[in-house]
Amino acid sequence: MPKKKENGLVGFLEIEKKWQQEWEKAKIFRVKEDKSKKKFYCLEMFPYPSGEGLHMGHAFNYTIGDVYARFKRMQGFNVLYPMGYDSFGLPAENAAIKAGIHPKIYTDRAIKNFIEQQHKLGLSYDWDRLVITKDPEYYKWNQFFFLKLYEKGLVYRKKSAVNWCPKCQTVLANEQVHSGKCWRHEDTDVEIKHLEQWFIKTTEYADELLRDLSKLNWPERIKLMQENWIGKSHGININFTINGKPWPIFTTRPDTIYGVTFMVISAQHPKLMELVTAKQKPQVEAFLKKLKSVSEKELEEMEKEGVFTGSYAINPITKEKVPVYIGNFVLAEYGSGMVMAVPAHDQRDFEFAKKYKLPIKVVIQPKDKKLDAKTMREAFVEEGILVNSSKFDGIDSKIAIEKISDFIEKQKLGKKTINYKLRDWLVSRQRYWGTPIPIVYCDKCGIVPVSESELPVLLPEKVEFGKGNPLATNKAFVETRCPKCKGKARRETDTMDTFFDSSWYFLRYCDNKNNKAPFIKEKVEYWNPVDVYIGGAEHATMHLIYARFFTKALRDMKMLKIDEPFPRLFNQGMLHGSDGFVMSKSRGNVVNPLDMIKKYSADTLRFYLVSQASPDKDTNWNDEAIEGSFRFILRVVNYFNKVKKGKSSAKIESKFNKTVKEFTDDIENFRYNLAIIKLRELFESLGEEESKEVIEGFLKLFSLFCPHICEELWHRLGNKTFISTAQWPKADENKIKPEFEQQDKALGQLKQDINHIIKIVNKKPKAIYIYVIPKEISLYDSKELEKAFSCKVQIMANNKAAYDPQNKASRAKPGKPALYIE
RNA sequence: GCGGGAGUGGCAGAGAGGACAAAUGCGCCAGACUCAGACUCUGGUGCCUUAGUGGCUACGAAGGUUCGAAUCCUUCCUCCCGCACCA
Repeated sequence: MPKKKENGLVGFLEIEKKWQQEWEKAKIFRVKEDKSKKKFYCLEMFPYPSGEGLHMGHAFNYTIGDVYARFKRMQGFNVLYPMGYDSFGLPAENAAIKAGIHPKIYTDRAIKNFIEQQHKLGLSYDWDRLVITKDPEYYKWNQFFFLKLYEKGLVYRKKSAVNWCPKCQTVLANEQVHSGKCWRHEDTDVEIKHLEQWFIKTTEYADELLRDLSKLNWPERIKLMQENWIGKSHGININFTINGKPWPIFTTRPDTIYGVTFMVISAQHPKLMELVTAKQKPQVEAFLKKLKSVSEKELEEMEKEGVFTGSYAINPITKEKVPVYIGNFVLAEYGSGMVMAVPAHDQRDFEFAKKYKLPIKVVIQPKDKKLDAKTMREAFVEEGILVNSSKFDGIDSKIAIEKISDFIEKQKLGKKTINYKLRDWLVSRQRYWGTPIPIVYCDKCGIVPVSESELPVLLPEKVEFGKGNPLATNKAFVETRCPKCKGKARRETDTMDTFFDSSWYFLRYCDNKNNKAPFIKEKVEYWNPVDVYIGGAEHATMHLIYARFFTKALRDMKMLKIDEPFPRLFNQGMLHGSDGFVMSKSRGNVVNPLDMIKKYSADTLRFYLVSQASPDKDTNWNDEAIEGSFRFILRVVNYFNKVKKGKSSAKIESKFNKTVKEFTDDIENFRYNLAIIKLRELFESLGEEESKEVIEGFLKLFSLFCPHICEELWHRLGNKTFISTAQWPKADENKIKPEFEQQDKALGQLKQDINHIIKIVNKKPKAIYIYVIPKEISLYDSKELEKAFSCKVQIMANNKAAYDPQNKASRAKPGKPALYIE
């Protein structure tokens, strides 16, 4: 790349390093709470520090955030812009084991590398507020919150059917299973295991989590994803009687109650065996055994299957006796874990009925045709008119839902209720690299929480990897005393899901060095909520739900005053390789940010990243476009080497102020790409001499994207302060004059026309004569044209004596002057 | 299957009822500079036609609303992303 060196690239890298050091030295990005200033909390989703270092997606994410932080800072806000590392977790543990080093060392190295690379990008973080989740100073407070939640009854331990990833060798939260696969292993089917695990009662807040979505300025699709994930549905619990005992079942379709021909209970239902008769036991056991050997994924694709329990249920409305089956398609965790089956009006029940030759009873007739149970090929699930439903016959099914529900409630046979798809958050993990759960098991006292004064429960460093959870085999860790009776006890060896760590880290930034409490109220209240949160969409139904839950729970413990942590969320787009595919090593389309910084400078990379497309859209890497970004920066530098400080024309003043106005608005709304276009256009119109206001103003706008070179140019202009903390230019609306734009347009059009003719006649013009209609004479400026074409230019209007050998003047039209070229 | 988003020039991507043959960048072409190249600068870049004109065809496809549509409506096609037996 020697050619780049000739253009001053070497200078670029030196300049960048110099200003990064100057910023650090002057600590200009350090902030304190200051009630006299308006605060702004700009936050990016903190990274998981992998050994691979920063990837382009990180660079993109942080550039978006840094531009915004710089913008708000220059606007006079007290800007909190912190960084931290989500440094616990399975990938580090696995990578460390593979590399034969301790996860702690592996992670420390990775973090050091990240910090260095982020410095190189010129990101304006307040590094004093660094938060590292794997440090005991941090995870101590995870344990603190765990105990608080436990005290509040929001943490419980329960045996249930849970998701198990055989590759991770641990259980997973519901949110971490994507289409039956582990979120970290796309090729690994999740298995169902029955284990006793720790859960957090996120469902306690299901309704509020759903309701408050409407308050949030988030991308619509993220809100929808959360809405679907929470999955609220209205229905009714109806009490069926089985073997003389009440068994409530949940349904959203009480209008079909007269069509129930059998019941299906989940194979995972904890009380399943109560229903199985001695006669049916062998068959049931065989069925359950078969189910156990299939993964959740296979289960999804499997045909509906079941087996008779031997028991019968009594329909409380019809008093009919229907058989109870066990089915593989009924979820134990949703509703009541058992369904009333209405094969005529539910596709799943229909398939099940067909397979086991169970009766089908039509109770809703469509308005346009007549159903016959014998000839039906699929369930009729739409609305219609009730039939075979005793006194409800003839009622519209939609109305019948209400009527029958009311009737059931009145008869005390059931109760209207609401159900959610959201399940409680399974937080325990059978792995080493995480926060130890601060619980002790005592033979006498049972489950005993570690007392707060004994926190943190330190994660032991000396452990043996390789055989399951290293904590479980670590005697020194496991063997302890009961906090209550002081007798022999065992420690909980499970660690917390790392999403626990990230559920409150944004609060810790506000008071990261506090060793008496997770944070003090005043600080957290000053900075929160986060004003803008920037990150990818992949956390829509994981981190973003957990953090919202955490915030609400802490609020109810009087530790916070806010209801929502992130009122405004910005999702950046995905950055793909130049081939359009996700960047991956195996595809060989990875572009490394550090390489690009070395080749073009950090300013260029930043500028390129946000100029390509709207930052919320997916884009492909483009090797040629970054060259273009680099060229533009070079042009700016060259211009600043030559420009004279003086006066700007009213025309430039107009353009400058208009640009400032629109640029500010674009940045505010994350339309960085459009802001850059306006900046380029302004730059193109700048002349050899411009006013201080215009020159410095331009530089300030530009500095959001290219802070290093702008800082350098700013100083070369004689400034002793930092441009990074300079005041944002204010647009003077009075100076914006639309006439100038008209002039520009007219002149541009005229230039094009002249060029066109020159091309046709194919010779250099000696003189250009322009005949305009009198009204428009002020639109055109001969000097500018003379400069552009380097020949004599004469502009005339209605001048009889004018030089016009070919009588062109008569062709002059409004907006279209006539021309004669010699 | 359900839900969401998107389809614009050689490419990336603006535009969201008139100022649109469509910003900006990249690419490409021509010219200037140069011994030459790179860099830089200037102009051009849908098709046909022309001393700056006029015409035609275009914004996934087909219809429709309107004096007027890339922009609004309907249907269809394609792609992307979520959820996926939630009773």
